[in-house]
Amino acid sequence: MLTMKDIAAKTGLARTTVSYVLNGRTDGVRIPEQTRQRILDVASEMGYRRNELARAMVTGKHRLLGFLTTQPTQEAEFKSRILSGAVEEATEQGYGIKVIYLPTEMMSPDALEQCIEWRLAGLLALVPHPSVLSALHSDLVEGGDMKVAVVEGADPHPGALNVCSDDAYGIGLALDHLIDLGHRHIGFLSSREGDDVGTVRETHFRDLCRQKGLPLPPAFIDYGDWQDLEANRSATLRLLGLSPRPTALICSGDPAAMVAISTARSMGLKTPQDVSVIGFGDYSLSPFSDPPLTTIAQPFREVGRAAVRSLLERIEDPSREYGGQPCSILLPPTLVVRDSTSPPR
Amino acid sequence: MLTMKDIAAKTGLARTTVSYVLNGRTDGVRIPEQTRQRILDVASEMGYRRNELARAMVTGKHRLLGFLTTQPTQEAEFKSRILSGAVEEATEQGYGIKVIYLPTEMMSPDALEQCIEWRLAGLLALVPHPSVLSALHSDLVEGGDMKVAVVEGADPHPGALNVCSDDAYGIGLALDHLIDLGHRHIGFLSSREGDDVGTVRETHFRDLCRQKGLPLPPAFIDYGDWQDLEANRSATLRLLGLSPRPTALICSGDPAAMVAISTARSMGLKTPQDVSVIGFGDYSLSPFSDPPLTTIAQPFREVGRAAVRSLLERIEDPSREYGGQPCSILLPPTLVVRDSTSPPR
DNA sequence: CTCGATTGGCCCATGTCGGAG
DNA sequence: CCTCCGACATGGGCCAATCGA
Repeated sequence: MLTMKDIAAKTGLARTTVSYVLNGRTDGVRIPEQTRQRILDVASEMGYRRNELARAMVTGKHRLLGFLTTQPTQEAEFKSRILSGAVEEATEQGYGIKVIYLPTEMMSPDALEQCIEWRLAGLLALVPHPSVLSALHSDLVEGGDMKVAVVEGADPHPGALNVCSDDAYGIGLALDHLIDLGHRHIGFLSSREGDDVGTVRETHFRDLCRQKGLPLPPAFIDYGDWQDLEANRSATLRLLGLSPRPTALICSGDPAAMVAISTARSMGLKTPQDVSVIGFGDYSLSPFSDPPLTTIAQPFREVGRAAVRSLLERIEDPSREYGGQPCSILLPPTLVVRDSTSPPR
Repeated sequence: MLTMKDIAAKTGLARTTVSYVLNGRTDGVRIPEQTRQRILDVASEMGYRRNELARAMVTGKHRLLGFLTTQPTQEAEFKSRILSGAVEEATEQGYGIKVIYLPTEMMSPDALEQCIEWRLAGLLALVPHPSVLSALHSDLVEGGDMKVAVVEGADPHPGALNVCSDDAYGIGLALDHLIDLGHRHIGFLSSREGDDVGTVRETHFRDLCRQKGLPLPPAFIDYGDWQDLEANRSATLRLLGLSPRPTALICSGDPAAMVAISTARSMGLKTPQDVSVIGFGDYSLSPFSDPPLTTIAQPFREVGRAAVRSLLERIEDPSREYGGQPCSILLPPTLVVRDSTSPPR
């Protein structure tokens, strides 16, 4: 494989000069245009490729970010779309992304080791369990000097940057849409009880209902599970078995919404005529559910991009570091109206 | 960050000795147990972590594999599950995986550059378009000495290792299941016309029908699109509008199958009573479609694992290289029977 | 003597070989 | 023979120095 030495030999110049030109250095040294062009020409003609490894070793930092997450099971698309945005942004800025999976929901020594051994420049953490964040913080941020950005973390972790879609705003969009349609009895199909993301959304829902003067019997909030979708079936049975029963359901995810619709159908209730259902996420299959799903589209790709962007900002300019304050970047979701919502009967 | 030099200083031994111990070298050099233990102790006590970068530079090979694919749109889960298996296997073998996206279906100079600059040890290519494979072959395999494994490639690329799930076998499973149920008029909802994967499955379907003596009017094969699911709707309308109409549909993907079921419903046809529908893939939402989908489960995770496994075999023991022959590893899918298939009326 | 153009040489963290005690 | 070590190599960033005009 070609090295700078080869270019130097071919041009009759010193390797240092080649290095300067190839790095486009302008401070301190000045390279006349003619020399510059010559080196550039020879380099491209010989097909030279810089060795990112060597460069990284000298500078001490790999231009590689880690994307740490649990093994995807149900929510593959969610992770995949965030990753996608992250890779896009990183690539544009000359960085790479290395995927690291946690075998369980807990921090694994293996994963930690990978971050350190590869001298990652930074880490995107898309992990549900807060204990992982603490582990990262103590072992990487404090121990080393690695920058970490938490993605879609439920509660902002002290001292970490948090990038997520704005669930409060999203719930508001959903609620307003239903209220506009004339609904007054709105149920909420949350994710697993005690689950952080679900809890956050649920709290917002509760607050907004109060704020808007909607009746909210405790039973109007019930719990499914985004990992075990079957749990959403029984929750829907309970919700739609109430009397008075909700005329609309906000679900904490599109998959849950699909289960809800199918469960409703099995109870003889049509969507949207008998129950309006609104999802959360706007997954790729959602336009093709039956009926096509009205949903809150989360800006997954943008979340990935924003996380990388702010991570790189801090990596390349450490003075931007903030002093241990929680700091969040919230990205607004949008309402996508399809056919699963309509005015109540 | 700690280096071997620090360990050496602390123990009073030479760095070389530390290197030998930490690498567990047994050939040529003998390190007495006592020294060994001492070094190990000090290393772990000081929290030493090897610098994978430096090691890679010396050996000339990064222990990093590339996972090259197009920006995921529809088929996020498919890619995500293969990636997942790949990361698992790679991690177990001490390798990492760097994700590289192609902005379009064509090879991009940027992507190529990343592979080379990072001195990747090998590449997993999950790309639909054959031209990308040719580009990889000429620029990486021949030019450099990078090993490439093609994942789910439609037709085996000469000289490349091909790892995919066995579609012929899968189609056979689906067909046998329907025949066992008593179906004789079976339609096939293929993916985009001219698409490679679809064509392969379609060919198998055609062959098997002939082999089993099933009637197969040309119109029993129609084309949707796995990127534009809406196209499956019109295809289903055509298929189920035929007379005699198929009593069962094999769809080239679960998403397509869901669209088919919903389209059938809109035509007043119930699944499975009026039309049996069988999908391909077994995506995570499939058990929750309405009705739960009978499908051919593809071994995505295993495909990812197998691809990495065989790639690493060839990387670590280049003598295993085969001489330009196409070589395929086929992994068998399985039939998952749920509620979208039943005997014909 | 100054200034612009160019270069020698050290350093990064590690693997490995031949030799030393 | 056993135990250990010096020295070289890897590819490239960058400071300080040098050379020619």
